Amino acid sequence: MADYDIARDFIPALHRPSSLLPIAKHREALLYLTETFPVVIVVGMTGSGKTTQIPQFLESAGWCADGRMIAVTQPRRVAATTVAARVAEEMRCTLGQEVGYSIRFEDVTSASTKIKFLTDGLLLREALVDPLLSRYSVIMVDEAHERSLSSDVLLGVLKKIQKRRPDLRIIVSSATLQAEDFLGFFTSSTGESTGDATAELGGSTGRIVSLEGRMFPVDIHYLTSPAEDYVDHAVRTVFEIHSQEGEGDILIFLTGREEIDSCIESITERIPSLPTESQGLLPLPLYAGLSTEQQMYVFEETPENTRKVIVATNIAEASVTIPGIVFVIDCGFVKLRAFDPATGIETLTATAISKAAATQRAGRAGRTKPGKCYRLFTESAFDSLDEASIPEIQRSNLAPMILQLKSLGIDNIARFEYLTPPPSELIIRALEMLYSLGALDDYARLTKPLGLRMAELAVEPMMARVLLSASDFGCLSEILSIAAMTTLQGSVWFQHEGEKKAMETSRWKFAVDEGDHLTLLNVYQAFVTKGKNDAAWCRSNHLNFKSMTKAVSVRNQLKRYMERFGINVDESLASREVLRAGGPDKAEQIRRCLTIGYFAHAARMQPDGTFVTVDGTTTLYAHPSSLMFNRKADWVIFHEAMQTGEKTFIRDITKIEKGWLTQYAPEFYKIRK
DNA sequence: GAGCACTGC
Repeated sequence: MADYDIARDFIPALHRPSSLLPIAKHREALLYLTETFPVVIVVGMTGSGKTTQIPQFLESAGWCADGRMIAVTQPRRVAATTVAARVAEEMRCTLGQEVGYSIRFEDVTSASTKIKFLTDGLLLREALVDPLLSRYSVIMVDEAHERSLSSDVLLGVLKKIQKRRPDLRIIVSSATLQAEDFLGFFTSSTGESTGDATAELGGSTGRIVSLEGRMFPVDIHYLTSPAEDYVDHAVRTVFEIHSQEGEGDILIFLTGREEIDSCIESITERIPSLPTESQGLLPLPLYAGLSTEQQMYVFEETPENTRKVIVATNIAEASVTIPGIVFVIDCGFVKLRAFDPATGIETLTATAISKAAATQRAGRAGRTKPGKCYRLFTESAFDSLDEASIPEIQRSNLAPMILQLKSLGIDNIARFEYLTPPPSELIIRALEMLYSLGALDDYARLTKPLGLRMAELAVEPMMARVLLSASDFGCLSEILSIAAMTTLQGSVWFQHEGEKKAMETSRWKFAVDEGDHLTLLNVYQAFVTKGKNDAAWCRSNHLNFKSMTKAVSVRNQLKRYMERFGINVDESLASREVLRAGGPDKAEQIRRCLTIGYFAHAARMQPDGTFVTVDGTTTLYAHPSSLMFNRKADWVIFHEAMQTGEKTFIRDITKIEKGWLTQYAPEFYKIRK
């Protein structure tokens, strides 16, 4: 076991211990700045109390006196609900009264609500009905440094709103030192988002406030030479920590499920070699693909005399906080999603993390007492990392964003003020896609009512088009269910420990020849007729009860949208009968209807079972979770394509006829006619 | 025979 020595392989680096000054000291300054300047940038580490305290300061200073509210946006739903509960407790009021929250499917606010926590995506949607967000006196955008697509767009929209609402106060809160970029964004008037903030620091638009965090110091250790196999290295480091360091749990950052499983396996294999008098080791996986039940294990009390080793993806970097972590082992990589505008295919690739992310990960070790972070890379590798990762807006499919901006009346997408502008290829690709879906006209204006309705629907543009065409095909009820099911993204099926075979068998029971979409419909209909509110039924059929319940909520919401558009939803047949009651013609109508939105996602199966795109340039593989993984087909459409490693996988695949492509998308396919 | 980072409306 002494084959590995931390002192030899890692060099400690100096770490500045953080001060313990509470945010209360800054109360007067914060209120003065908010009163005086339209924009205040708050820089504060986790633990500074900014999210819970600032809204209370503002409320007590009278910012809600005129009946307006203070909005605090969060990138994640859990954060919005938990922070709201915490603030309600501190203010000794019932959640939903003076303090409330609003997330999709859950609005816990009332007429007396003064402080409202909500997701940034939801606040953007509020702008659709209230373009100046006039219900709010102050809007605080929390965690803006994460640079999510919706918080970036929100900041751009807020800057625009502020020109017409000088009374509106904007607080941007960020955990890292990107404060000057944010201030520069709000102070520049040219539309150039890279404006020089320092020139404006004494100006009248905004100010930066720095808050101290309540963090314990974390010793950083680097490798002396690069790791050949970081999973193996992580395992060895665990046992070194275990034999040489004091109490405290270990958190390991790896990139994905496969690495996590193999890491846990290696740790488990080595446990018997521990000295008998040694403390025990309990390795636990943590990634989003696990059921909530399985995720909860990491929060449970560790058995007496045992050290927890949590092996996690990036989910533990910001989304999930586990108490008791004293040691962090960081592989230095993360899997990042990106969108290739040339092919329209998404990629998922392991990428080196940024310095900001490395700091955030290390900080996970210093929440309860001084900790240590072992970086599985050298200090010079750290120095060469980017300061921050590429914002989502520069690597995503922008069709949904552009549709949203257009519906907010922002017609000139190129002149919109972005925090960082997206590459023009991404914009062009998105505009082309929206045009061929009929959401935009020849002048790139939003079509009415089609484009406007597509923007309002809370699904991606291709599915929105399908939904809005479904009543013409007489299958709206079925398409509503299919649309809801595709939002679950593979979490439909639930695999119990060692029951892989049994799950496959369950899946076959619901299989429909025409493909995955109809299979999903079959599952949904079985759930609402046989399994509703019946977790045991789901369990015996290897279905994820929580996911299925979500599908029901999504479907209800989509149905309400359709009804608001004046589109009648006939549920007489579909809701109570299984698919075949509608007959084979119904199935064909559904497949035709799917083609009207997904014509750009068409492919043809080749004799070897792989697929090729219509332009013949890309080979696609059916994802193993698809029915088409081992069935014959000719032409198909698919919900999404994702490249991981060497292969590009397609999932949610349905058989179609070639002729439907030219029939429903003549413009898109005119060249190949 | 073989596989999916994380959010959000």
